Amino acid sequence: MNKAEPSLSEQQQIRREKLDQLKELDVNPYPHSFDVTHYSTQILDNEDEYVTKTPDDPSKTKRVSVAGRVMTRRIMGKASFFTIQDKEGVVQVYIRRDDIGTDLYNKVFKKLTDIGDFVGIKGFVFKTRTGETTIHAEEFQFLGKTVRPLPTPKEVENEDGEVVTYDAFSDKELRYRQRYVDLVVNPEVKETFVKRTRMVQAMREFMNERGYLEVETPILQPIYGGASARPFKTHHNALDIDLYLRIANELYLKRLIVGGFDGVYEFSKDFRNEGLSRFHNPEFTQVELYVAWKDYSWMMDFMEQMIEHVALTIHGSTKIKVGEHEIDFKAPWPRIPMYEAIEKETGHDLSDKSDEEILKIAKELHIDIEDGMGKGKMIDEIFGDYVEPKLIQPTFITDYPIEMSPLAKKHREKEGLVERFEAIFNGKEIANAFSELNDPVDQRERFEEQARLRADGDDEAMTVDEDFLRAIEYGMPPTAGIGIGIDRLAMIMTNSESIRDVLFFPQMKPEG
RNA sequence: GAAUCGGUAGCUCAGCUGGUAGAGCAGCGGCCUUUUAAGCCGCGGGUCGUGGGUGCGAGCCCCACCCGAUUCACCA
Repeated sequence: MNKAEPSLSEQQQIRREKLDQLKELDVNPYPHSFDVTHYSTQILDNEDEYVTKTPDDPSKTKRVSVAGRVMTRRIMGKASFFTIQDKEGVVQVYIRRDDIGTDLYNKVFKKLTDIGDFVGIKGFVFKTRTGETTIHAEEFQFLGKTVRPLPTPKEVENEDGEVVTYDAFSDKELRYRQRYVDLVVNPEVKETFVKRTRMVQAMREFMNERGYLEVETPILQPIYGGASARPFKTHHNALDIDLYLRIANELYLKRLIVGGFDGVYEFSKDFRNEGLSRFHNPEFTQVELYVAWKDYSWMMDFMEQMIEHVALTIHGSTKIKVGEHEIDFKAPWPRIPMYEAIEKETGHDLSDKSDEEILKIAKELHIDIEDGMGKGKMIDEIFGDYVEPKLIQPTFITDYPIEMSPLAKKHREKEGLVERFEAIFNGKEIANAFSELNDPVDQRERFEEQARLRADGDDEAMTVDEDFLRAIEYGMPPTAGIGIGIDRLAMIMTNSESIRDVLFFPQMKPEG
């Protein structure tokens, strides 16, 4: 035994001994393959098709071959019941010494097969006295020994038909760190992640149908930009340069619009060097989409249609239960200019106020004011505290102060504002979009303003990206762009309270 | 970063005003050929998060630290 290995529990030692005993019996503990013909739910959902109609002569009925993990065992001497869990669910198996042979039954099944081990069985389907659809095993094959015991939760249906779980594997830290175990023993976890994938697929299909091109852009970037955030820094040895992990892919996708694509999108992992919370993981997924010739009003139409489509695809309904609320994604959604939304909740019309007046109002509203907070930041704070949490149903908030939006085009009518919207669901920002700024002179000025903020100590402000400026100097058509937070959308679509519940492997501190 | 709560057997948890660590499941040995939280008889299993301290004596009290959960603050 490897001395570096941590000391083994009694149960781990016993399982290793069983592994040796299997080899001594010439049973391969790790065979190479097994022919699966059916999945558990396929049999259970179509029991009329599979349950034998000739119980007195099983030779005349269908055979099924199923593989998976042993999850429970009930041994009654010369016959036993156990359950197999496969990718779709759990099915019960009935196995008898006289069907599979004394040695295989007594030595291999009874003595050396543990909960968690992989087995394959072939047999026919019947109903037990208590009415459970069960596979009567005629062949049993060992498919993989596990040397570490799984947690052993029990699910029971009580008299009211509710499923009660005993001894659940519930320690959140262990569930996140050992997601593989969480997935095995907590079936709803699998469902959440399947839904997440179907959600992404539905979005991808929706965009593909409209002719937009899925692309890939650099994650390692010499100049990061496209959002206000602190980056992760890394180093390329051969070039001997520092690189940053992208915080957004906006500036690269817009370069592709310059290059002549009409619509491009990317599902992208972005990285922000910030704290963790139930809404924040240092790496997270966005989809960003840029469409030429369009503006932010068009993008609102697009988004509400796409998300309605996603809800229908996943849930078959536009209405989704999220926590205490039922959220209805049926398009169209209300579109409320930011100043109107603030005025409605606070009574203050900020639209024609000076910086000093807004500062005074912010103080009245008990907003935490920090040094160097500009007008835009204060308005954002007021909005975040007084308006955003109240927007449970899907809502577009439109027309943001120019100070907070260095990449958005100036509003066609309203002075001091840009054509930007955020989509708010369940009191949280899910998407951010604008009519993209394509005036290179204006863009340079906005970058320079960012650079000033940066020089004044705002380490989330953007840096001047000369190559991006050069690109739009060559000319970018009118363009609408959007970024949608996939993790947060997945939280809503799966009724999850924490971003960690929709990430297979959320960021954790190192163990130990 | 702050506050609150928590860390005891493989899993879920008890453990009183400090008195030498318990249950169920899981495991091991036996019985049991339609069970289903299967049942019955018997048995083993712990550096009580880590390190200090105060007690004759610490899972429990004190201090420091580690890890986590939740809430709050900043970012999507």
